[in-house]
Amino acid sequence: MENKRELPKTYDPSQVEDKIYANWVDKKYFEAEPDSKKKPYTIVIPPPNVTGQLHMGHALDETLQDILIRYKRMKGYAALWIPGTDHAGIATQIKVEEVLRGEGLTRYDLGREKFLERVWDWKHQYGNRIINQLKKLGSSCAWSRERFTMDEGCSEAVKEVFVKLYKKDLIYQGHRIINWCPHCITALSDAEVEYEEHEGNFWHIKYPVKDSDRFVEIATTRPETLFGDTAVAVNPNDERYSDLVGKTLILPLVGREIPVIADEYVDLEFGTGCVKITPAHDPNDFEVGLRHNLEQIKVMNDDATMNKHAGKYEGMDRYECRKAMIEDLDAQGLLVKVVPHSHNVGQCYRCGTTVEPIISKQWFVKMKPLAQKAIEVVKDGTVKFVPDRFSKTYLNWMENVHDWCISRQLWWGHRIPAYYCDDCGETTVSKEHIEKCPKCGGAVKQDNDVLDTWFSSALWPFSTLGWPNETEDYKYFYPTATLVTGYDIIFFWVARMIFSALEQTGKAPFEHVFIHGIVRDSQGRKMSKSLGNGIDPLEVIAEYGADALRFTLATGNSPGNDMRYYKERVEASRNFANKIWNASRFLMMNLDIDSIELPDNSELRVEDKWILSVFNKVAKEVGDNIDKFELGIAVSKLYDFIWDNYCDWYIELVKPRLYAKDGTEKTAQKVLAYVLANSLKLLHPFMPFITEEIFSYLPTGEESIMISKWPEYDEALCFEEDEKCMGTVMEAIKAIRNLRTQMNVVPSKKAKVIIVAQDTKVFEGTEIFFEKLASASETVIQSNKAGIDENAVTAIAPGAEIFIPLDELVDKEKELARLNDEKKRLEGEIKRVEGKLSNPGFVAKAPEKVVAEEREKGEKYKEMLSKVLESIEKMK
RNA sequence: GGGAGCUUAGCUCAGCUGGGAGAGCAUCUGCCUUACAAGCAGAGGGUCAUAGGUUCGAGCCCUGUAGUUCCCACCA
Repeated sequence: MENKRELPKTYDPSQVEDKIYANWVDKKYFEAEPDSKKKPYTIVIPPPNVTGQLHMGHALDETLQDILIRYKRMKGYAALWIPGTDHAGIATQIKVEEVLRGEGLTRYDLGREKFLERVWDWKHQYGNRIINQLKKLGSSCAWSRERFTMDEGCSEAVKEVFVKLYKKDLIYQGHRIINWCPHCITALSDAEVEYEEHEGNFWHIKYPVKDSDRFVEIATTRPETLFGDTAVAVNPNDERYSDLVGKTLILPLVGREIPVIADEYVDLEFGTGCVKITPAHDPNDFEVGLRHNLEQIKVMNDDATMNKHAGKYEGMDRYECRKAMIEDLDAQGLLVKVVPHSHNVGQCYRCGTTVEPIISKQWFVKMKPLAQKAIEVVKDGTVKFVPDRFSKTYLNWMENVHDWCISRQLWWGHRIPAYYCDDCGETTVSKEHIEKCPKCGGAVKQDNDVLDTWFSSALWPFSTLGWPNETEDYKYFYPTATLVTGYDIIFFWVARMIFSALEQTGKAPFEHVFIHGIVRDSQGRKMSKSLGNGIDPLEVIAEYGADALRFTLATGNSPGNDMRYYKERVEASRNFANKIWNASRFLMMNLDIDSIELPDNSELRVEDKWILSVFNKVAKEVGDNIDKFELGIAVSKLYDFIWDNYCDWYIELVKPRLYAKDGTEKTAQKVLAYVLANSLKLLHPFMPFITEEIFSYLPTGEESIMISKWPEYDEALCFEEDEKCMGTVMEAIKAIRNLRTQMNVVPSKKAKVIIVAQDTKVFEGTEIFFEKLASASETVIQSNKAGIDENAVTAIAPGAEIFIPLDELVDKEKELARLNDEKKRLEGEIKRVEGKLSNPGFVAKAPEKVVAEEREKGEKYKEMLSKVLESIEKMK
């Protein structure tokens, strides 16, 4: 046969994946263009860090996106998945600085310009690494549209947005308490601080009252900020201290005089009732300071060493200083006590260094006006979180959001487009680079700082489509359809995209936010470098194939929930791939048709109609599940269908026809091929490589499964009657197998089977199934028990009673025990059903269909029970 | 201090709008049946955390409790 190509004995993913992927790229299947005849479906990738390496989190994220985009593409959408990378300000800068350190250099040695050259070099060297890794997964991104958050277009969008927000007074510069990372030497936003419970202390310190022998006792967790104290506050209603308000205290160690003030902020119940006020180092104190017009004294340098305000402690690290000053206070008798106290300490999310709340001049985005609309679109369902509970997380954050600190004291990033005039002091914010002050014509200097990386990420859904220009792409593909990401970046990214998009484009950036969890290790721990428990997806792909990894990540996982990764799971997935491969190999060995078309209904036998009917339902359900983002459910239905129904039953059922060549073999081949080809299509979004590879062997006449049409539900393939009949036959076969196993009869021992059924038509023509699948030497179908050997053992199946003369082989006691078990089981079932049916409420209120089903079951069980009882009687 | 999730077989987890408890792995038994031993055919194993409630009917809905995980929050 010409078209009979034999599949290799085993499937080796590593041999075919790259080849297939290259072909897809070559044929431009991933690309999409505006097309008025199609509906758009757009996903933007959460851009991985440009210098990052693929980890399991990416693998999960990309897999889910690829499933959706491939599905929609097959459904006929103009499906566009925009790829790209993020410049990742701090992360990347840290990395390059580490390299420099190896050369004994710092970024200051190089200077800004030279340093940035080095970072760009680094980007060019490693930027493609993660992209190539994404390709290994099979990601069908439109690579011709790959973007970078610092490319020209994105930078353009960033400047546009900055200027617009500044002009609307939604971006401002201010002296405020911000989170400062002394290691990264930059300000951070609130979102970039991670709080962790630390065992610390309350140091109780005495502040002497001037011209008196009295003391005021305060407690602090950060004694080194003492040098910045400009007051001690008490509650105005605190009688203990009312006489002290307005008095002066002597700040220990430095001798500076500070006032005692009264402020509602102080909690009467907490601690000593006296609070040291350090406006430059604590957000609450900052507010108190403003109310009382207190001086703001910053006591630390940018690297968290103490400055001149710390007196003799100047130059010490903050913790060194803490230790030294506590010793000194103790020596002076001013340390009252040290009380262990566990409290939350903020840490930099990039380097883990404890952040210092510190006063600083930074740029901020005014959030309240922006948040308003962002809250509305989620409340009114314009943007839907999947699963829905995350909308609560989102709303809670958005409703309590603080202004966003967007300036970073880094070099790698979008430089803030603000210019300061040396002469007149004017600040000019401008999209175009300027040299001269528009007000006085004096020389200007651009702001040294760059923007938070997330500022540019926030524009990603539209900056990647050409915005601020009204391009065809933007008009057609925007807003995007679905955003797929982990719950860990809802605040960092999702929230900011939503308010940015609403403000800039007037539209929500996407319709659905499909949230997934974290991939943990086999013990449920987060994968991390420090634990060394990370699993490299590339190694998994090399060993088991990308399909197996994807299948693993898509299965047994529900939206928003974490999952564990362990080897046995991928092995199971690999086994599934292998199963499909072998089934296909079997098919190809028995196929001599040159196109895949279903035969006329009149040619179809009951088993053919059965598999087609079941397949048809599965096709519908899988599509419905994907539409509802229930990918795990969808894929497990496919698994069950392919493995159970198709491989274990249908293939076995038609083998006799294929081998006998009795004239019906072509029909079987056509059905086999039709169901396989279409099952592969359903499976393709989940396992793109193996489905494509097998598809290429099938005589489909199509060039690629990737661009084939998604199988839709087809009314013509509903064969309810046949499905039922086949079900009865299968039950009978299972009953026989079960009985034989329990009787310890080896498969090689064939025995005659007599099927007694009221409706013999159901079993007509199915004799061969019993011979092949139930070790029958001969199958007799009759409507009564005439001529059955008295000693035959009996299997009871719904709709049939089966007799097998296994006389000499059977252990009577065992058989009796088996029948008694069966009796007990049936009695239990009958009791349950009767309980329901005798309940007047059930009969009256339950849907008719449910009641009818129960009645039917009851009768079926009763009939089976009576047969079991008969058999028991006979054995006695 | 708020908020959310989880608790189902030995292990890891599914269970979609409430209608006879599922999968994978592990265990036990029997099979090298010409697609597949990475397989086939069987089996065992669960008071669905707990106490109430709603309902004809609850793993699923409501309330309380316990354990556990996570997120948010400027109490020094």
